[in-house]
Amino acid sequence: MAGTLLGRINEQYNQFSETEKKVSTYILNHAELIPNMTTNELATKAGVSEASVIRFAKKIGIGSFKTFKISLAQELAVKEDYITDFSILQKKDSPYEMFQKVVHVNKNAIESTMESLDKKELEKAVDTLKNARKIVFFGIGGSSIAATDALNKFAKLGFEVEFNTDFHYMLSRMPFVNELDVFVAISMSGETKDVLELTRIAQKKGAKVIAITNMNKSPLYKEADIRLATPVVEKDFRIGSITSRMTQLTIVDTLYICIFNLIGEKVLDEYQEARDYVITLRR
Amino acid sequence: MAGTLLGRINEQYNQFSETEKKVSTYILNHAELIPNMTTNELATKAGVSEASVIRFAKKIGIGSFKTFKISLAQELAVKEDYITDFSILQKKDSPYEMFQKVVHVNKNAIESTMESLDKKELEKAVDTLKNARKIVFFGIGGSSIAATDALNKFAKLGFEVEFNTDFHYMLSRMPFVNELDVFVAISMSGETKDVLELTRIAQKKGAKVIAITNMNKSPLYKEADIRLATPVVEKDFRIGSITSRMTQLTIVDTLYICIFNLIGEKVLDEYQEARDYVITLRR
DNA sequence: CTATTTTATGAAATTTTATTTCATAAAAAA
DNA sequence: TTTTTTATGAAATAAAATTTCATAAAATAG
Repeated sequence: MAGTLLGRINEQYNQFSETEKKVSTYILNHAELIPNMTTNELATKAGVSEASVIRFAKKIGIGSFKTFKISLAQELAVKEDYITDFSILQKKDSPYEMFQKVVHVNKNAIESTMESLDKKELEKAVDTLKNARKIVFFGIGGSSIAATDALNKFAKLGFEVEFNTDFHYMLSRMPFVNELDVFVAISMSGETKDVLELTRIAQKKGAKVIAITNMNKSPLYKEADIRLATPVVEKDFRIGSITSRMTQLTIVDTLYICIFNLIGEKVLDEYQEARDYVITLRR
Repeated sequence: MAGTLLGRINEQYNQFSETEKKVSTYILNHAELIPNMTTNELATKAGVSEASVIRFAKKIGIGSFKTFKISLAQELAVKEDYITDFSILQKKDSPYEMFQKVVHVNKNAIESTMESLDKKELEKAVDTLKNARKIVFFGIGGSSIAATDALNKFAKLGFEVEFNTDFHYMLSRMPFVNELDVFVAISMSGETKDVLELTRIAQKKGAKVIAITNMNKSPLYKEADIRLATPVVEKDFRIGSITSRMTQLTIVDTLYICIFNLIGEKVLDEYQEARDYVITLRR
């Protein structure tokens, strides 16, 4: 029941406010009606305001009420419960069985990015990046993978880019950031101290901050100008999150392809030239 | 196919007017995108008016476009029917559409790793890594991402590990590799010169070579002792492979979790201690 | 305790999306 | 031909989702 929408609502029930409890009670009791209801109808039935209905969807990690309805419809259409119980990774099975589970878990993680990512925020991000003079990425630990990937991709598109896993090096580069630049902060928890510090400095220097982070009330999520939310999936305190990289990379891929489509053509020819040149060198 | 929405559209196709055919063609080709589209978006894509989209929903016996979207979402949740047309990434669509496609493509790539990876080779790899004195990873370009991730993960498990994107640095380290060690070569094409050279040196020094590479007749695939094959998916010469990272990472995840399960427990306690210590430092 | 800030909420305003209406042009029938 | 019917898109309208703003309650600081 862990990875399902209804399961998640059920689990978090005790942490909800009174208003949120009203909404979730109605949803849990009348799940199959929700996909065809409007915010107004649900608000009335649950005895709350429409705004609270919208807020509830976001609270449980879904970008919009519309998406919530679609996701719920899909969930209810499949009878069997999803195997999104990530504890399966802890069992000691054969390598091939483990492999199948990893495939499953990773696919699921990517799929649920559809629920967390907000359409408008994505559009804002693409628009902001397109016009950036310089793009500074930062992420440590597992998130450094996505930061590195982003660095490579945007470098290839001809942007002035910057990223190093060393916090102090990055710190030394922040004085040269200005309001024409974009700072992309990547952190699953949104609470990593180093990431937050650089984010605040970037903002003070007038740069736009795009956060790729879990949808929650973390400082990073709150403080960012543009929020690209990753889904809150498993976080096994023993194994560590293996899926957050996948969701972060999916968002990086999207940004790359979008910008590529906007400015790609001319950059491409130059890139192709460079590649051809390398090939002749190697001969 | 009969009772389904898509089936019905398909059956009635010949009785449709020109405008209706346009709408149904788009729907049949991009069914999974419809639930998150607006009338306006679909109208634009199909090259018809919004009114015609609404009329189309009614034509096939659905009360409203909203209901149509919900029904379609439910229908698609049940059946597994994948699009493997990766050229979709080239079209210039809106950011959110691109995002949906990226999600789709990445999910598919991971899924098809199931077809390429050989059970016995995986078992051999796990067995070999388990007993390694030192593990040397190498990958450049896009494959450096997976190499870095592997480095981090196996370092966390207490292995002696090595990886640097700099070929010459790696070259300088190869004299210290011996028959107790494992060299993990990561390359999509299996033809990258630098990777091949290091692979050959490693083999000459008596190390076991594990290749994470596309399943084809590349030199790397042929020469490796153990082959962990990634699926041959899209390779757009313009955009570059966005999916190979996903498949490579899935394999790295698998190796990590397998080894973790074999030797994990004792390492964990030590790791937890280190984490706790960091937390006290930060306070 | 009191003042200040933060948080949660609903009402109202705004934006987005779906649907209907109406005018027009093409096809069919008289 | 002329009239009628039909199909369609543009524009208008209605409905729904989302954001903004004001306010009251709760938490925190002084």
